[in-house]
Amino acid sequence: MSFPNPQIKLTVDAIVFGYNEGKISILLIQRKYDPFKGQWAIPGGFVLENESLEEAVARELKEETGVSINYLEQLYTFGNVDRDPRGRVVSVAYFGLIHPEGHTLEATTDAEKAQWFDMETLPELSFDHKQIIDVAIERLRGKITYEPIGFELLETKFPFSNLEKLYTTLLGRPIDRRNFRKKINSLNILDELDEKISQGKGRPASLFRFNEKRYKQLQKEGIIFEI
Amino acid sequence: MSFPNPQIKLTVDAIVFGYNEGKISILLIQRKYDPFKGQWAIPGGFVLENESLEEAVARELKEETGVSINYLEQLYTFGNVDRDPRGRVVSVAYFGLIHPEGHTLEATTDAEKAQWFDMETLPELSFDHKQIIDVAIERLRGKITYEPIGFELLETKFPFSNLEKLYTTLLGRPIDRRNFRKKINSLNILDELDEKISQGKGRPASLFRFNEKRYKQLQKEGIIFEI
DNA sequence: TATATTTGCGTACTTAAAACACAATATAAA
DNA sequence: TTTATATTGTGTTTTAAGTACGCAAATATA
Repeated sequence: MSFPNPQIKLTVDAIVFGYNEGKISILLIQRKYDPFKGQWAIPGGFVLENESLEEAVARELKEETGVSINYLEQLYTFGNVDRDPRGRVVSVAYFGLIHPEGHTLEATTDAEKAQWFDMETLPELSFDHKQIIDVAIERLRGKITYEPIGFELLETKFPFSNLEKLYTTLLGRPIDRRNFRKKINSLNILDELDEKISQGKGRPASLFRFNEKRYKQLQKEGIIFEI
Repeated sequence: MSFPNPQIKLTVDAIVFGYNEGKISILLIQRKYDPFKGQWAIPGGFVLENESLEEAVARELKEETGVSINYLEQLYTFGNVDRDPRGRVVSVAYFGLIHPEGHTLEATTDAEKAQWFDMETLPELSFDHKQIIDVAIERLRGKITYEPIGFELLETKFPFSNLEKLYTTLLGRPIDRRNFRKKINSLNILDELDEKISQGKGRPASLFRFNEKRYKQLQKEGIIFEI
């Protein structure tokens, strides 16, 4: 069989989640050009011939939002025939996590502007991006219980209560503070720092830091993270 | 930005697992044309412009091996720049399960022949297909414990011991027969039939059938399958 | 100085997992 | 036809993990 040349285009898209004070947000861009000009969309774009998918998604994210990201994993590939009015476009979606603070948003190229949106109140979205986001949310909710990805959404130093709040938010249900703490402590993946922080009133809280080396060591020993 | 036309081609590949008497096997084809002419490879091929990814993978699998498949899910998309000597080819890999008996292999089009290979003794493979298979194996091993996909690998009626053997094989460790049976029974997802089967010597075994409706009902109730 | 608020730790209770023993039913060999 | 062997099928006890819950310590505010 010969080497065919169907008119199928390949894009990458990045669903980036952020977390701040009990709210999960998603990074969106406003499209500068047609189709869907002026509408909100997931950042992303066409893959260049000489770059890998991971390089493409990092580049597009940087171009359209100014954000560089630490945690990025492949989510799913969306290939319905009619998902793009311009023709056949298949998109490899990625799923990223950052802490919104410390990242300034700067839109260039295809994006008019970039902005964080509360996960609960998203605007109308271009293409099949709403569906893609639904898949991403499902993945985030599922993964948080068996991989320590929550720390990617927190600042490097955080009080225990912030971690707890993140989990109650993502799981959508209250968790017992004392049992949660016991479980995390039993895994030994947090380093308690000598610093303390006082948020509002009440007793000041110790700051903790996720110990990634320790976690990877546990993984090797076959010990699994589970909440 | 204009609608670009990079020379990126899109393929789909299908890693199909089978199971028979304590052995996991993988369905491979022998390539009829260059590159890698005569070498073994995962069945798959180029996506046509007017078909979805799922349609493409089912079509290619049928063409190259004669097999129609019941269980097929997206695995991962492989997009390294140099994974295909012909140029830039991105492949969306799918992951399928069937019971090898009752499927006659018939190679046509791009495949010289189709054949089952024991998972432990695979031949040298084309492209990055070895890596893709490694990802698929990892997925199969992981998923077997939290989704009842094992039944896709067994015949519709099976004795309990076959299910147990499948799990010991996939998990790579012995499991307690009595506790395993207790766990499966507690989920109520198996129907015991009035038939019995006698395999070799020993007491004849009752045949069971997976009750998918019952499982989906449990899912709705939030009860999770876990081994 | 008293009150409200948040952090931090400990113990009792409940449920699920792991370990283990023996009876029942068939085939094959003595 | 009796005995040995293999496989199926069902218990109970022990151990560990998960859940529920109470109370003291440290701070801000009234």
